[in-house]
Amino acid sequence: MFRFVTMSLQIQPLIAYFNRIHPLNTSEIEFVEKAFQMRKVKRGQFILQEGDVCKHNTFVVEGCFKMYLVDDNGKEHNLQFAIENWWIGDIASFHNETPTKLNIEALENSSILQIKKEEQHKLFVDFPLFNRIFRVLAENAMVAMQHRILQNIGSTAEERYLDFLKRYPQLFNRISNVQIASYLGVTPEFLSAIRKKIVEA
Amino acid sequence: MFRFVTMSLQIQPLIAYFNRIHPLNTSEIEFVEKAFQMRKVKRGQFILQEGDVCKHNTFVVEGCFKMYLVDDNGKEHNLQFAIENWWIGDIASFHNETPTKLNIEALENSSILQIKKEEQHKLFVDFPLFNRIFRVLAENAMVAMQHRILQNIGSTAEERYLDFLKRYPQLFNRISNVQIASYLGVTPEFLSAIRKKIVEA
DNA sequence: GTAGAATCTTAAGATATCTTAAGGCTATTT
DNA sequence: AAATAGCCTTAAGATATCTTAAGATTCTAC
Repeated sequence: MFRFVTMSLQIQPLIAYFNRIHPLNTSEIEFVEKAFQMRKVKRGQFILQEGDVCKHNTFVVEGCFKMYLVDDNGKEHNLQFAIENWWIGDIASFHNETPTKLNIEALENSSILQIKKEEQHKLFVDFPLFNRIFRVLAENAMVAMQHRILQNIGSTAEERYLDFLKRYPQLFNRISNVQIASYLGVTPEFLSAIRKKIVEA
Repeated sequence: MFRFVTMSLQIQPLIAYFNRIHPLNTSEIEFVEKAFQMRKVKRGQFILQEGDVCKHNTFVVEGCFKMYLVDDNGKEHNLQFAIENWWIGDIASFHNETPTKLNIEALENSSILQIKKEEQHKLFVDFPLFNRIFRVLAENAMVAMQHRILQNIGSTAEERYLDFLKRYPQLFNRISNVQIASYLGVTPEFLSAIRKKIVEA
């Protein structure tokens, strides 16, 4: 009983998250509790580094991460942030078991739940509902990415920044402007100029 | 028998496509044949226009489409192209039954296979395998979009153009430079300058 | 609580990209 | 075969964004 309670507490945010998409039955909950591992990560630590194969799909229980590419000039480009109730991982590396070009670093001390490829595969085979849940997640992610692509090809940096503030109010007072600039695809200096212009307007 | 053969011919590219991801059994094939409608579309015609609700998920059997947004200044921004064996549709509008902001227009005379939301829902409920197949498709699309986002935030227009040529050799001699420029997020004039520079180098 | 590191800002000059306008070149269409 | 429309290119001037460098501020580690 004690054991059940402690596991339940750690895994609870993830169960709640799944339930919001589609209610789980007892055996599904049980498997999720077994398949996901809780892990604590300190600010500055990496859970994925360029050259690694991405072994886990990661759900953020608490904290904040950035996933980024380092280009040939050594510059970082943020592909994604993740805070509470977001997923993070290099999908391509995870599925094809190929070395990743991405890095995932904790921006705060964080707690995560991770599942390995084999366990996730079991999840899909033994509990078909999760195919549906993860399809929905993938589709939601696609919609968000389509929006970002349209912003990138059709909007100025200022418009992109304002859109970011509107879409992610939980993020902009939690993440440094250097990181936001990298996400938007501008230099920190130029973002600073944009912010000045907005304040003065 | 005659009826079987004609349906089979029309639907065959889609069955082959699904089989490449995961082999279908007889009842799955039968349902796909019933659920998808073949349709011919002439160059210049729209299968989705801003303000519509996206009623179909569309598989391209033959031909070429662009999906684009018209911004406040009346300028078009190409979010996606689709040729043979690609899917196209506004996922958000399709799922939430909300009016789309996107347009999908045939760039060539085309043949498509379309499925309605209710039928696709049946597909997922009655034939769980399709949850898996569409999850894989969604994940592949996500990887492609992630690549494009990284290109957009971290590369020059010239690098993006060269990458486009490498990634989509089937497209660049089939689609006008005006359309490619819109996809890359540059003006046709600037793409022309880029092309000149590449040729001269 | 101080030193070092990271962040944010400012500004000047450089580069990338856009706007506008014009002209020549294909393709359809009539 | 002419006509229209769409496509591609060129070029000049305008604007957006980057680079570099420096100084001021805030955070973090010892």
